[in-house]
Amino acid sequence: MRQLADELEVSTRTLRFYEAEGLIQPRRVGTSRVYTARDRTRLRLILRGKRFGMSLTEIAEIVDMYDGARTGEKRQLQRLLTRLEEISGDLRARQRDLRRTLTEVDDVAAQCRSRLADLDR
Amino acid sequence: MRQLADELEVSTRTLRFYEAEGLIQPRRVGTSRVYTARDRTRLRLILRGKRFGMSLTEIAEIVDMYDGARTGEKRQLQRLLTRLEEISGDLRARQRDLRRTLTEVDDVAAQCRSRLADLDR
DNA sequence: GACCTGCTTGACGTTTACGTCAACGTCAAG
DNA sequence: CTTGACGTTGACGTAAACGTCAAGCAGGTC
Repeated sequence: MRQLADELEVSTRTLRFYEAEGLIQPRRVGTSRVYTARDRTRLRLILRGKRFGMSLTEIAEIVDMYDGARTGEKRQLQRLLTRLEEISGDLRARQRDLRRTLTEVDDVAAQCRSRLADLDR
Repeated sequence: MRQLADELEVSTRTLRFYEAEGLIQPRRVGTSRVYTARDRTRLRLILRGKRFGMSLTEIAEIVDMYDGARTGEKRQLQRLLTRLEEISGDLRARQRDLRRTLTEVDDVAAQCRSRLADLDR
């Protein structure tokens, strides 16, 4: 656990918290946890999602779909697909917001540089 | 206040909270608040930043730089510029994370569609 | 001038995502 | 066999970002 925590740069508390929330399900060997490849994959997806502002519940919904897309039957696949398209749209909206902010930040930096150049004469 | 809140689709409580945090500084006419163009601009930047996971303190730092980039003197402009480049890098990292997640979501959707097509035969 | 609507300032409550501490088990090293 | 590092559950604490009351003022209307 310590090892995985260090590897992913999170606390052991975080790992336990995610487990309690049902995001990961490590096997038990005796009393201690053994993290499967699936857990590690899901963890990476979770941490990545968090970095641009997704909540754990949003992330949980998405990572669960990775499984559902293989196992589901027709009616469920259709609901899944609809939801996935909503999520995709939402992510694209966030992408626009991020891009605009980034552009502005870079613009301000450019102003800074130009003012600095002015002051150097 | 009500009007601006509805316009931006936030609660009046949110506006007061941002004011208490020093993010906006509406003028007072008698007892009630009058929001300047500057406030509105800052609010739009704030709300946009929130959508991809920036904290209010991070956002505050950035929006304050918009002013600093004009008024500052040399030494301060240099510090500003360094910080802006850090922020820019951070935002680009978030952009990568977002893009990867979006790609995967779209991939899962594609799998869904292909499985649905299979089931339709 | 009573009434309604919206504004005001507190102050406490809530959710999310953990941090932190207690109190105990376990297992390899010396 | 004891020490020390790591593991376990449980419970309470905390920061951020508001929500949700309460209680009172202000100003336009009928």
